[in-house]
Order: sequence, then structure tokens, then C-alpha cells
Amino acid sequence: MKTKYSIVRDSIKTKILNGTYQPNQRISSESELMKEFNVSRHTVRQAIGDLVTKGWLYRVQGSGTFCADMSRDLNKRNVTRTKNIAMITTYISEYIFPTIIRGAETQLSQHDFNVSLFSTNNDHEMEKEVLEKILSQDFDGVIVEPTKSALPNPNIGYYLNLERKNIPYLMIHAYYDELEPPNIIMDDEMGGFMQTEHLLELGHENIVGFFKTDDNQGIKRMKGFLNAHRKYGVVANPNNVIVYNTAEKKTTPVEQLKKLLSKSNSDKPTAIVCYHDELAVLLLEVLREYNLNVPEDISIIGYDDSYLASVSEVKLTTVKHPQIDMGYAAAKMILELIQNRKVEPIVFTPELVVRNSTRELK
Amino acid sequence: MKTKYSIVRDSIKTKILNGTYQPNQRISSESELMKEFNVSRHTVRQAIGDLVTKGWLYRVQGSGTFCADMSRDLNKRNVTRTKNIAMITTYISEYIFPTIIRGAETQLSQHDFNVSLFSTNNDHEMEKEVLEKILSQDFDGVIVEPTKSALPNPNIGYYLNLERKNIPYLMIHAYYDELEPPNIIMDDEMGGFMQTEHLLELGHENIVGFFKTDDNQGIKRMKGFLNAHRKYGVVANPNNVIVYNTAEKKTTPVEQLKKLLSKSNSDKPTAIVCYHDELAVLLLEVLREYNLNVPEDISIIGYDDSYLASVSEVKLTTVKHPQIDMGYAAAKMILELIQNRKVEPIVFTPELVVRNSTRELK
DNA sequence: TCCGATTTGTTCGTATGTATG
DNA sequence: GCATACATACGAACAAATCGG
Repeated sequence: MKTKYSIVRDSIKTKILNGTYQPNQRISSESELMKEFNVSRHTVRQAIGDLVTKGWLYRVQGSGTFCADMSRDLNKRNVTRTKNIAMITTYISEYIFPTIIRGAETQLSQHDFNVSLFSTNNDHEMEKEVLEKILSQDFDGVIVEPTKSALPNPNIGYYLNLERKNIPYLMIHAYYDELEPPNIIMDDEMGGFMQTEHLLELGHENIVGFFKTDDNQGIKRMKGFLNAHRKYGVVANPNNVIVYNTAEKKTTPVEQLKKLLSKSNSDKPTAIVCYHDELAVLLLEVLREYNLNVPEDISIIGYDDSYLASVSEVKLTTVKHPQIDMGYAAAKMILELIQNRKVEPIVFTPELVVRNSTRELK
Repeated sequence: MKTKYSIVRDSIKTKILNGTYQPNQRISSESELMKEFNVSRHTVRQAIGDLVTKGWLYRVQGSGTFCADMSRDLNKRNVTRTKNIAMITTYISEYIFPTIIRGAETQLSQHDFNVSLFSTNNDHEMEKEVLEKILSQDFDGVIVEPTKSALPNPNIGYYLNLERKNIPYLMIHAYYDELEPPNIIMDDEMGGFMQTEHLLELGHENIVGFFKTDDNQGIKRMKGFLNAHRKYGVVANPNNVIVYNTAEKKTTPVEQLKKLLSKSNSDKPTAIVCYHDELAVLLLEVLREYNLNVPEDISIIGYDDSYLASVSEVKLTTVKHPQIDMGYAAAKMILELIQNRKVEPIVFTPELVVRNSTRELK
């Protein structure tokens, strides 16, 4: 149950944290807030009072209420405090994320850092909440896997506030173009190229590609997919490039594949490039429904070399994601950044892992 | 400055400082103070509110306002500290652990707690290091999955020190008998019983059971295994109870199973009870080597209903582990403990999940 | 320097919701 | 179930500080 004053309080705090209110800037007056939220003065004062006692605001009688300057003093850093790293990922417990996290955790705990985990479920609103939480606390560094990196990000202000507070951060998997932060990614364009090249070299020409395009990984893998076609002189059928976003991930690819499989034999794809193993496993079920054997009737290739690739019924040909090594690298880089060292972006090169889900087309 | 609320405030504070109000003693109620000072309730609340934010008092709805115990470090109280929970598990990124962790994390982050993760790799030495780290920091609570709960624990002293420091902790999956801490477990004896009963009811009589016996879960599941035999009047062959410990988990069960499978046909087991799904998947590979089909030639049953059970080639019959719900429960319980409330141990009841790895013996 | 509009500070009254014992 | 105590919320009034004109 959300109380009115907490709504007002949180709304003001949001504006402080996302940079709408700059340090020492006057915020709306009490009467303005009364109108804005349609509440009594008492409620507004309660909300503001809360933030004043917590140090986010200060009041000057007759003048107004002002945003405090939270750029933290450096002397605070010197006292022996516990050292904390925040790690923001889209998911915590699924897929390859536990492994990435473990890589970072192992490394960081050796340097006496605690790791606190936050997940966004690939949702901007949750990313916002997480960032507010982190900004309200006292982390020494933040490792971020961006949420929907291919879309304009409404939370850029929070990242800028991290910079203002001198809290270093880096991004893995992708990064928001507006920020160009230190980052650790893999060469997804090459990865998409390798997936497709592998199939082209096996003689496939009617290849359908599924790409999640709300993050940059998907965009780049799609680019690699198209480049491979060009390089091999195979014209990519526009209908064979299926894009979807996170919300549709359980539905759109399945529906689209079914549509493609219902076509006459000559138009039917002979191979499928998947955004990642998770999708590949999902599509394997569709193929089973249609009584298509993999790889005899149709080839399929995944991405990430997750546990799904080797544990599923058909062992998937896939592209290797560094997983634990990426976690290591992220930990090392954030430690460097905390020591104010210069760092260079890291790009992992993908590798093809050939298993049983692809075969030569005769 | 002689505002009314400051008079009330200072009067209360005096009584705290001169010992009129002892720590944790209830002070006059708001209505009493209204009469005493002849002021409105709002004014009283303002005075009390001041002292609450400064840590001199605390309020309990429905009960009263109490004098805080300031014997602890004053500076600690005054600063709005970040709230931290440490979570110690044997593993972080493998198997069902990410899901349990996510359950706890979801719940705790809603209450503005950070979660720091530590793993012991089921090794006493690492458990010690982790506990030292936690004791030297400032956690508000600790959720522990014990390391080798069935063996004498060399780190009991650290847990006692947690108690001495008033840091509440609870244990999941099992607990050290010496401590009897608040705990959340599942009924592993019943679980082991259900696994075995399922096979017995399908007509199997030559059942081999594999149990990891350095933690209590394994011991109890084994007990359930034997009880089921007794109840169904089937004599359990002592050679059909294989125990192993964590260090041997990749080797001993495999070797022992191979030995059993090399026996003459009449002595060969017709069904396998596994300590958990992970082992079941490992043993499935052995069965494949021996060209035994599951469930046609031999039945196998797992435990935990992990992703492995539904993603492997043969969908495993298994016993459901609450996973995310256990995480939720652990989070809720630690929050209760932090508020100094009494808690009761929680025992989850196992459920059988029947899939395709077991069949009736004719 | 003073005025007046604005803004925060203090104080009262009242009503209803919710947790505790 | 009931009385008690704290929690939230509305309304109203006047005081005190600030700031531009």
C-alpha cells in the first residue's frame, strides 16, 4: 500500500537522482507540489521532511527547498569501509547470467569486495528503480548490463549522476551509445557472420534468421547475418529476417516459424539462425511439432554455448560466449577504474562450436 | 528559540538522558503528552519525530513510543545506513541455486536490502573465509546454506560470534545440529521415501540408490529410501546403497553404477534413485554407454525438479524442490529475525513429478 | 528602506486507518 | 471483540524569513 506522502517523496527523489534537479537548484514550492499531486500541504511537508532528514534536500525559510549536493566528499572514502560493487544485469538466475556473475564474484571477493546483485528484467522502469537504489547508497563501482541497449534510454540521467558522484561503472554485452562508457562486449557482428557462414558453407541458401532487436547484440548479429549472405553471393530473402523484442520472445518467433514451415516445399527454409540458444531450444519444439528432424530435415544454430546447447535433445551447434571470462574481465576492469586507471574496451572474439544440429545440404 | 515542539522535545530528551526513561521503556503516549504540555497532537508528533530520526526513540504502531538503546555506537545509529544481507550458499551459479537466490533477492530488494553473495564450494576452509569476511563487516542478517551439514563443523565458533554480535542468521536445506538455528528445509526423508515408493509401486524390487552423505539432505533421503523398502516389504540389498561425498561426485557414482551394470542379468538393478537431478543426468550418460534405454530398460528418478529434469533427453521423473519459494521464505524469515521477532522453522513438503524416466516393470 | 508577494515554519482541529495486546 | 496507540491525511491560520521592485 503506497501512501500519498511516499509517492510525493519518491517522485521528488527520482528527480534528484535522474538529474532533473541539479545540486542547489530550487525544487517546486510546497504549494506547487500540492497542486501537482492534489494533496494537502501536510502531506507535501511530510514528504519533503523525509528527504531533508535523509540529506537529499535542505530548506531555507522564505526562500524555498533546495537539492542538496551529494557529490560525495573524498575523505569519506579513506575511512576503512566495506567495499561494495553493484552488478546490474537483465536477469540473475537464468541462462548464462549466473555464470557471468560467478566470474565477477570470484574475482571481486578475492579483492575483498562484496557484490550486490540487481536485475532489471530488461525493463526500463526496473532499471530506473535499481539505479535509484544504487545512487542512494555507497557503492564503489557498478557493472552494468544495459537494458534494451538498442533503444533510446530514459535513464541516462542516472548514469550521468554516477559520474558526478565519481562512482565508476562499465557496461557489458553492449552499451548506450550516448554514454560510451568503458565496456566489455563480444564481437556480435562477427558472431552473427560465423553462424550464417557456417550454414552457407554447408550449402544452405534458404536460411531464416531470428533476431531480438531491442538490444545491440541482436542488431549486430543481424548485420553479420546479412553480411555473410552478401559475401557468399546469396541473396537474403527479406521474409527470412525475423525481428522481435523481449516482450514478444515467447510468441513472435514461434508464430513466424510456423508460418514459414507451412510454405510449399521449395520455399521452406533449410536452416535457422537463432539469436541465442534459448530461442533455439524453443524453436526445436516447434520443429518437433512439425515432425521435422534436426539436422536431417532442417539445420539450426544457436548462440552463446550455454548449458542449453549441450543438454538439449539435439546438441546445438552454437557460438561460444565467454561467460565466466567476461565476468572475470568485468571484475578486473572495474577494479582498475576504482583505482582511477585508464582502461581500454575489451572485445571478445566469438568461436564456432560445431555439434549435431547442423549438417551439409546435398 | 522557544517553539512549543522544541520544549516538548527537550523535555523528553532530558528524561532519556537523566535515566527517567530506561532503554526500551515506553514513554508517555502522545495523548498523555498532549495533556501534559497542553499542545496539539501534531506538536507532540513533531517533537517525537525529531527524536526518532535522531535515534533517541523508536515508535511501534499500536504499542507505543520507546526509549532507544543507545549503548551501541552512536554514529551507527545516526547515519541512515544501507541495509545488507549476506547469503552464503555452496554454489552460486549452478543448478537450482540461482533460482533460490533470485527468490530471496526479489523479496529483499523490495525491502531495500542489498544482497551480497558468497559461495563456499561446499568446502569448510572457504566457509571459514566467508564467515570471517562477514563478521568483519556490517551485515544485518545472514542466510546460510550449510557446508557439509552432516559432518562435524569446524566453524561453529563463527556462527556463535554472529549471535554474539546480534546478527541474525538462518539456515536453509539443512542445519548444523549443534546450533539449531532458525531454518527452512524440505522434508528430505519423505522425499527419498517418495522417490523409492514410486519405483516400488511400479513393481521394481532391485533398486539402487545413490546418496551424497556429507550433507544431511543425502542422509535423510537415504533414510527415506530404506524406510520405503521396509514399508513395502522389499529387502534392500546393501550393495544397492551407494554413498559418496562431494569430492567424489563425478567419479564414485559412475564407477559404482558401471560395476552394477556389469553384473549378470538377474542381479542387475531395474531402477535407480538419484540424490539429485544433476547426478541423474550424469548417470544417464553411463546408461547410454551401456546401450540401456530409459525407461524401457531401466528406470531412473531424480530429485529437485531442476531445469535439468525437463531439458535433458529423457524428461526426468523427480521430486519437486520449492526453489524460488524457498528463497522467498528465507528472505521473509530473515526480515522477521532482524525485527527481533520469533520465527518457527519451515518445512517444505516434497511432491512427486512424474515424467518419462520411470515405467512399470512387467 | 520599506512593501508585498512568496515560501517555509509552527500550531491548532478533525477524521479515518491499522497494528497491538 | 475492544480499547489503546501510532499512522496517514485533510483543512485552516498565523508567524517568520526571503527577495524583487
